[in-house]
Amino acid sequence: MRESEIREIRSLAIFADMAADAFDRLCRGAYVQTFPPQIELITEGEPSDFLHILSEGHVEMFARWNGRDTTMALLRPVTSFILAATLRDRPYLMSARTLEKSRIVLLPSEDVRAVFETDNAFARAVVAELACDFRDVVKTTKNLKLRSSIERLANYLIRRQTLAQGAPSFELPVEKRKIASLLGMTPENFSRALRTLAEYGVEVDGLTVTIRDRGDLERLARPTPLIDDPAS
Amino acid sequence: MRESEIREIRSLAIFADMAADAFDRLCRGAYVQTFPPQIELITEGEPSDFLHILSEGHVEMFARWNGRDTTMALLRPVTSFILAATLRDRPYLMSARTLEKSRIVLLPSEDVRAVFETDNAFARAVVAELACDFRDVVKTTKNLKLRSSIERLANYLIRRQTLAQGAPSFELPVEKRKIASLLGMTPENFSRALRTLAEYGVEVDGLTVTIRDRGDLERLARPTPLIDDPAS
DNA sequence: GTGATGGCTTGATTTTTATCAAGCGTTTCT
DNA sequence: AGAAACGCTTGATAAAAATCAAGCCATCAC
Repeated sequence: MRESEIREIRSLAIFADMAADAFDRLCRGAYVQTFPPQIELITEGEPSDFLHILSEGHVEMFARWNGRDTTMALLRPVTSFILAATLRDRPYLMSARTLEKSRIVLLPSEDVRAVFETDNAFARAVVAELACDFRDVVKTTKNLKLRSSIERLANYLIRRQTLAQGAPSFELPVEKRKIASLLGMTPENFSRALRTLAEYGVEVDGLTVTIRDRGDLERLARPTPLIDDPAS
Repeated sequence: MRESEIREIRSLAIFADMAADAFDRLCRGAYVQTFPPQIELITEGEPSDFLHILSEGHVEMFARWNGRDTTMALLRPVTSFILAATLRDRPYLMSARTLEKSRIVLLPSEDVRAVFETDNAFARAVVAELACDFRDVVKTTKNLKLRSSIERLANYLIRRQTLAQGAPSFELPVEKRKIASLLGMTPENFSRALRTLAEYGVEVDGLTVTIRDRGDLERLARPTPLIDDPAS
């Protein structure tokens, strides 16, 4: 691993407070790999041999069933993923693929579990991480069950604008089809939903979205921190 | 708390391995209350003052947004609930109500967090619990995004049959309208979906369901442990 | 440049799901 | 017992979402 990478990983919340020797042990077993775009990094159902950390690039988590597939999450550096599977030593529930050329740090799951057993700070940090992850997925479920697709889209755009520090114009992070799948809709429906949102002051040009009047859009979207605030 | 209750709670995975004095500390601050049916125990958005443990009875977790509401989970003793909110000291994401007269143990969240900081066995047990919870919700999301309502129902019935040790006849655990909501469908649709499943050998009389040919139903349902096995 | 590819959009259509309305059978309450 | 309430079902209808098909446009390979 590069020195900068070690610092980067160390600064992740789950590793920040652990003992130096425990962290070293994890790093010793770690290896780093750069993958081209569109590589399937992990496949659901397979044993979880590594805790993955996205160091550079862009990764999509997705799931398949019966010939259908759906985007579950889009990850940006620096994040760990599939922590729960690693800790429980259970098969992956989701698959992952690179969207861009990506640098991935792989920590053998056995090492992670061993360090987890000995380092108390790490164990506690893992709890914080998992609790956040859990609450995120609960929010996702509420979003899916309580809202129509247009409402989900409207709230997605509002969240994106917030991430862009409230700027009226911002870029969608990936192709529209991926966002559609993330929101649980088809590309065709996504396209039509965007047109419908024009009535609420949403303008779209390619991947650039402009929200003319956030208040207007919010009257439709009715965002709530209990679904839409990732930090809550 | 009753002696039997203390033993009961102690046997929960998250408390089983913790130090005796830590467990005592939790119990000292605990109090127990019996609630009649249809009482709203917690309300989403409120601060999470207590970790709840269902000792007897039946509890529904649900969520509301914009005048709609949906059943998120049905709990049977003995289970803790809203662990993530307690640990993170964040507002509840879900509400809870009793469905029957229920006995609830309430552990002050501050005590839980304090013990969590000092007792390492407890911290590790919490990780195991949260990791399972997280994976459960991920499965729920996959279920919602990848399957139609009839497919969800078919898989639900198969899971119920498995819980009944594979008996061809078994009882639904609650009113049909709740199950409909849990599966993300309306009562009307639920009713129609059950009729459709008659073609696959499903007979219904009140809350009693009989599956004539599980193989037949499975050809429609296509269950997979990566969505349907709660233990996986 | 040219052709192929792939994402996006649009229109037409079908399927799925929700809504509205009414009736049935139980249970509950007085 | 009778009335009221409630859950379930059913039919009719409407809305939401998916599918199918085609065309547009930008990107990319050759």
